[in-house]
Amino acid sequence: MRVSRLMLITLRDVPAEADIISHQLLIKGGFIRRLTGGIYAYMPLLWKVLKKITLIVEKELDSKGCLQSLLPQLQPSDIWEKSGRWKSYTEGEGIMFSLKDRQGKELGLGPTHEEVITQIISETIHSYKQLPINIFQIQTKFRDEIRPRFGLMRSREFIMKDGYSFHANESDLELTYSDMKDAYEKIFTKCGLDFVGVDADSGAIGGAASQEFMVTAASGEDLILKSSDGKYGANQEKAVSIIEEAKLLDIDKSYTIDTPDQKTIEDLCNCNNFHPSQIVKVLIYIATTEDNEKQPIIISIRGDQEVNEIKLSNQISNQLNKTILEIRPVSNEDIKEQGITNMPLGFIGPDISDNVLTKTKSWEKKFIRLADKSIKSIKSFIGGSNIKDKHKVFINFESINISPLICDIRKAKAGDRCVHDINQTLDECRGIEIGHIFQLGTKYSKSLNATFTNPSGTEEPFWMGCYGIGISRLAQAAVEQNHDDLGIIWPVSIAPFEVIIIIANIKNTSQKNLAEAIYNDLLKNGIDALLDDRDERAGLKFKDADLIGIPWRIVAGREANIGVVELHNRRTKQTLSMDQKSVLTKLSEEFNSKNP
RNA sequence: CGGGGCGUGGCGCAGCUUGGUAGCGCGGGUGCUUUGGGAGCACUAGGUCGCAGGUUCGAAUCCUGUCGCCCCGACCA
Repeated sequence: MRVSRLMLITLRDVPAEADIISHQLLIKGGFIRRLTGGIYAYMPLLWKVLKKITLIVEKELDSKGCLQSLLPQLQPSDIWEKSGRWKSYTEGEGIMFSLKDRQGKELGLGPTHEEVITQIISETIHSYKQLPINIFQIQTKFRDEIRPRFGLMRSREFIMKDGYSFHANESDLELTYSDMKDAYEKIFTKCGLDFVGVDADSGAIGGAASQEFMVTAASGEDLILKSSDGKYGANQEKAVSIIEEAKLLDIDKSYTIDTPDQKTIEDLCNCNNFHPSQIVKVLIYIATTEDNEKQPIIISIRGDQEVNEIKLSNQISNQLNKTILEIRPVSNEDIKEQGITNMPLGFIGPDISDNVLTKTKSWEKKFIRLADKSIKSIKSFIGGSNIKDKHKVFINFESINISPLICDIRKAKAGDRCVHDINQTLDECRGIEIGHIFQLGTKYSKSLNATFTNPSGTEEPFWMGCYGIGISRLAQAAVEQNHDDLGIIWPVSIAPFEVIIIIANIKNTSQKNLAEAIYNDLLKNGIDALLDDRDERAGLKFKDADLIGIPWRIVAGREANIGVVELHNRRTKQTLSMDQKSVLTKLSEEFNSKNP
């Protein structure tokens, strides 16, 4: 390709909308153009990157025996209603774009394809003899994100590889799951990324084991906790840890303390000389379920700890056996709206009675009562008294006449000790999620009634796994991890071009002829070369080449008349002078050793 | 959904307080000069000031509404 025909539009000033470096560089280098919020055009340069990533993915998956297909993006609501996801995906924080056709039939624009593939497999596969099947597609997905941002990182239309596997039993699913983990590690390594695999929450998709692949980057949206020995890593949404011992109180009689205006743990400690671990923090949440019930929840947790709302939501969902559309702390406005008179936020005790709910307008009349494991080890503690401006000393949890369900709803954090080795502590770093693998089990096959006949002749639901890679996000994550002051430094394997040849002065015929000759040499040898044949000053061409991040640069310049060019490495910044033949030899060696 | 900010030529911005001829830099075009790190000079094209209403002799500027975009939050009492 010649730059004169490449539609290369680089910008000197970056539009104000971009605020992370990778987003800025992609716009500045002319890789993407925004059409509207969270919706981008992939320009020719980026499309080449995406195709290279795609090829790496396809090659690895093919070697694992995966099948490729292309599934419909427009999907009927009925299969989503069967799986129980239509409401939660279209209402509340719903992420699915939905529409009606002219007959009034409801359709959704696919954010993911479990329903479609399960439906199709159930219609086509009937016997254990046809299993396992592992099928994937690479195509555009649509998600109506609450807040699209960071360019391709969180956009409303994006390219994703999603794969689904079907098995006759759980152990076969586990085999494929670890096969996919292996494939993913190879894929991300080949793409030249620094990444880490971590335990993850399965979220709305549901299921048993799940692992995320994170590209480490300061701008990442996810917080990762990992042990220094590398044996444990998890998304904070999922992470578990061991907390410091509480500073035990030793009081054997209960009494009330005046705590005027001391609504926070911090206030309480400062004014009364308590340690946060001696306080039991009581939080009231309201959960909205799929059938629009408003369920109040009361949570007790040690005062120095925080609630993990993901764990909380999962716990409630399991307990009610319903999908949770929303879960949030109760506000003073809620209390007014519901007509509650005796719920003084900031002074609530774990023993607050269900009676406070009797007059609520739209809430359930009984709390779900939960307590985090962290309260187990404490004896006497400070807590709210359910009276404004007063707290109370409780002798122990058992003395209160309620028994909350004890579970893990605590947020693990950096500095906590590790579960697998008490001598290790958790460190935190940020990451960009670029891949996620799940063992779904039989959740979807059961709800969609997708079954096969097993060896003993009975029908049974398929065991399923699902496996995603954010292709367009991966491209931007690579930029976030590979750049310098001058621009992008693409890893060779996914660079839009492998080599750029710059003719310093297009009017100089010996420069032009030598560059053209080398260009043809490279193309003939299968090297993806770009020739900058524009009638521009050399300086501008250097700036552009650096900005768009081509790994190798050849310059036909001052010494072209004696057949010598410069070979420059974008990453190491090393420059060598050599003749036409040596350039070809050197680059052929480089690319052969990288792509055996 | 809540809070904040911004919409002025392709991009980055000024002008708005105090209403009166729409400006600057980059980018585009032409010419000359220049030619190894985003060149110089000259000329030139390009704008319903997001949109709709209102106030006024007169609105980019003031008022109302609306649309779009960006940022923060939606987290602990």
